[in-house]
Amino acid sequence: MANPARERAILHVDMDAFFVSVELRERPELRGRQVIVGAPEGRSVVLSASYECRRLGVKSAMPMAAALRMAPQAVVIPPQQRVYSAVSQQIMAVFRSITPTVQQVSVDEAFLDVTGSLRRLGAPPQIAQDIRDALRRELDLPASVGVARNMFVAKIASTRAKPDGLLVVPPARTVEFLHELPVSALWGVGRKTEETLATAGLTTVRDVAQTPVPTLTRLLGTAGAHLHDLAWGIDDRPVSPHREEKSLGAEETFARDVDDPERLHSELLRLAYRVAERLRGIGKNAQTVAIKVRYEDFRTVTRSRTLVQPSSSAVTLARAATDLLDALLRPGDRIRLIGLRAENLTAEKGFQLSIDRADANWEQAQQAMDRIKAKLGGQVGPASLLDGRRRGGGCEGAQ
DNA sequence: TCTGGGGTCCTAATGCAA
DNA sequence: TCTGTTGCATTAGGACCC
Repeated sequence: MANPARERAILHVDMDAFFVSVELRERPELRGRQVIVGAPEGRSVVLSASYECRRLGVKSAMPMAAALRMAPQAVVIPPQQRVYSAVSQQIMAVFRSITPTVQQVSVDEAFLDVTGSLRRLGAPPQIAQDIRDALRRELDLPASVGVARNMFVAKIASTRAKPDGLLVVPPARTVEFLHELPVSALWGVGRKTEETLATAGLTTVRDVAQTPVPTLTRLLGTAGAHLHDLAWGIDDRPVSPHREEKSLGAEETFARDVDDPERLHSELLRLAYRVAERLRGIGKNAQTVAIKVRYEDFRTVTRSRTLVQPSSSAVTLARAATDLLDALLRPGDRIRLIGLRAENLTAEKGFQLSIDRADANWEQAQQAMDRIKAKLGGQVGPASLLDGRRRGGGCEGAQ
């Protein structure tokens, strides 16, 4: 043990069955019942399940149909993403009242580095319990917290603490704690990697720790060395509060497979509007536009194109996306999902080198729509998207 | 079982330029 | 001028996370 004063104190806070817990605040009569949040119909999956359901084998991301076979009594609640986002902001505010060093990982979890708050707020387990109490008291929501010397171990600890628990892994006990776990506990080990490791006879974190790095590298590439570090509890990544968005996208799975190109074009235009609005909201432009197409057999392909100049114009994004789609589609293709993603985001405004007045006018029109939407709320957009039977894809009505 | 939607990161192939 | 090397950017796909 080198210098205990240097030891960091990292917390990982993870809300328990977050979407379900939020819904239960409005509907307390459902407490203790089997509850699933997810679209009740169509090709949906479970977004969140109450622990009463989980006991029956229901898990997040499981197809809804399969979940309901396991838990036929379950009450299914359609998701309200806006509500969850708003609650998420309140949760993060609670964290930031403890320390400014908060790294949000998703709507319902974050890492906190409380190393600098120890003298003011007490020992890490005390801070962790205070946070759990505050979330309960102020937001009526249960959370689990892991406390450790780095992010990776804290994350595992919070998982093991669930539900509604607190687990502290003292630095001296880190290795012992990790080595009992299955390889799948390691961050970055999913189904495929787990299989690969299993074929080499490696099923526990201890197995990975005791395997020479070159062997792991042969199996997994550069991830091998990283995994070896994790297996020994080594993870020096700092908790970083500010992360820049690298890409931003939207996608849609159709209730039924679609083979009509017009319909696909109009869907791309709709997605482009959503993505472009969000881009402008964060003051960024996309240098690259990518589409994602999933066929009826679940085969998924992506195509991307670099724009002549970065843009946050829906029409520009849609035009590139439509070109990519048209180059890809073959007659008779049946499409299950279509997506549009903005990549290589840049902050700077591209020079208006082109003399395409239509583009410039559209840009202004969209910014005006943003302002109206911000002021009045509700639906604002091109008539082509409000009318169900429109033709898609183009830049109709540019003036 | 029949598989959402939002992302990040890594790798490999390819083409181009120095 | 030709050839080989290197490095970078672009593109596509895949694994993974919540």
